[in-house]
Amino acid sequence: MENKRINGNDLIALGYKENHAMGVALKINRKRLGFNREQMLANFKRVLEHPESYLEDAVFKPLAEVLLEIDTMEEEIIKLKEHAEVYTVFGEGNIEDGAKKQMNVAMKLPVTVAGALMPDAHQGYGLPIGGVLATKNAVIPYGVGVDIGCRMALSIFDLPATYLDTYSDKLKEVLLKNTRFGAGNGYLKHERTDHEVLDSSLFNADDFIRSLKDKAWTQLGSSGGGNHFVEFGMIEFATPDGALGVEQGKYLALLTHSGSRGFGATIAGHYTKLAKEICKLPYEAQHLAYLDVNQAEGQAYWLAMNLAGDYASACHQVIHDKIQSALGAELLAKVENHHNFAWKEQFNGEEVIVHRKGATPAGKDVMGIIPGSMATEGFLVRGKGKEAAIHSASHGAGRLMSRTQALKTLSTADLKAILEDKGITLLGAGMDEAPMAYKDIHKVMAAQVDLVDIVATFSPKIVRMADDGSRED
DNA sequence: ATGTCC
Repeated sequence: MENKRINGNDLIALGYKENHAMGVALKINRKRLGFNREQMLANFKRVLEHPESYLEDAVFKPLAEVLLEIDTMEEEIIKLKEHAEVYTVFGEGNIEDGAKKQMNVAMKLPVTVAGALMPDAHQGYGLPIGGVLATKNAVIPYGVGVDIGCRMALSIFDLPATYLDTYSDKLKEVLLKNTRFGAGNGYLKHERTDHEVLDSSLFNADDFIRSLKDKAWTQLGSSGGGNHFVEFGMIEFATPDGALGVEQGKYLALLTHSGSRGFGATIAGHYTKLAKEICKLPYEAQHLAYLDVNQAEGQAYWLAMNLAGDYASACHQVIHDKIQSALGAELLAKVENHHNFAWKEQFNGEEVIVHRKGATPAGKDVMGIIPGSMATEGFLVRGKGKEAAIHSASHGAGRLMSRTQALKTLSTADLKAILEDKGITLLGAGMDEAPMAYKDIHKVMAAQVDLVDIVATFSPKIVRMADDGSRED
């Protein structure tokens, strides 16, 4: 009892605040170094009161430094608004509290103009996944997310859906031959594909971006891990779509979901770190650090983000081109949309920066793709331009279970039965992507009838994903 | 999401 381990509450009782210093103190405490509980607490109290006398101390130096740094920074910390701005939640009943709490913090940022939560929202890092945030002259790297420019691309071929049954073996082979998945994976020098995005002058913007070009080339045309996929399926137009020029019917289609690979992830990491150094926010909002788009750092991120977006698009183009020529098929229509990005848009008569982190652009008449899961339908949609949703919709069904929870509780036999029942061939994927780990896409669509109209329904038939989680070794 | 903390 007497020697019970010191925890955060003990430190708070001494006058510590819930910030970085507490973490440093607890880390020192883990070593103990011959002090008993009482002596350690007394030491922590003295360091807090007189950090300047501990700057040369062998044990407490790191804590003293952090405390002094926090003291001098206190006045630089940007104040949040006292009350969160009001925002609309779509599909309220099926959204976890963690996502709403994160959105509430985002709505208190001094740069926030408006926000909305999509019906597939769940907790993320900084801004929740499924969160839409409009700001004034500020871009939040974690409001875009790690996978900058992550998107959907759909090719509708001039081939009947019956092709899926008649030529299933050929399609399977085409998928295996023309895709490569997983973190760190890409193509060898002699396998690389060229694409005009590699000639973009933005790759010469600065040394940081330049240093990423070779790896970007290596990974061009590859797909990521986790929920990324390349799949063949049937797309059904119950009515003809004049705008797309597709007649009523069932067609063979290719649907892909992937992002900007290691290239975008490195950019996201670099600028999140920079934003946190420049923009000091209170503890609960620190991951929402933002950059001024009218200053050098914000402009550099903006250019890098846009290049990552172009690169992600190029990755999909490479995959679709390879597969289309392997099939020798004609293209009837193509639709593409990104769902992790920031845009300059007009909102309520002013220009704002709209962050969509796992949200599909759904401006009036804007086409988008909302996938379900490997075994459930996805939808080709047309936006209705709903103001309260900041011209957005969900980017999928949304997770019902965390990855760890899914891996722990779901059975492979159940997954196998579902796939068999629906006649779906699955190549790769871990149990964390099983359809049972996702919300019911039909409920999610029902929660956004005011945001999008359904144009066509896509049913996956041959699905390729990264093996076991994000690895493919 | 990414070879996961320079």
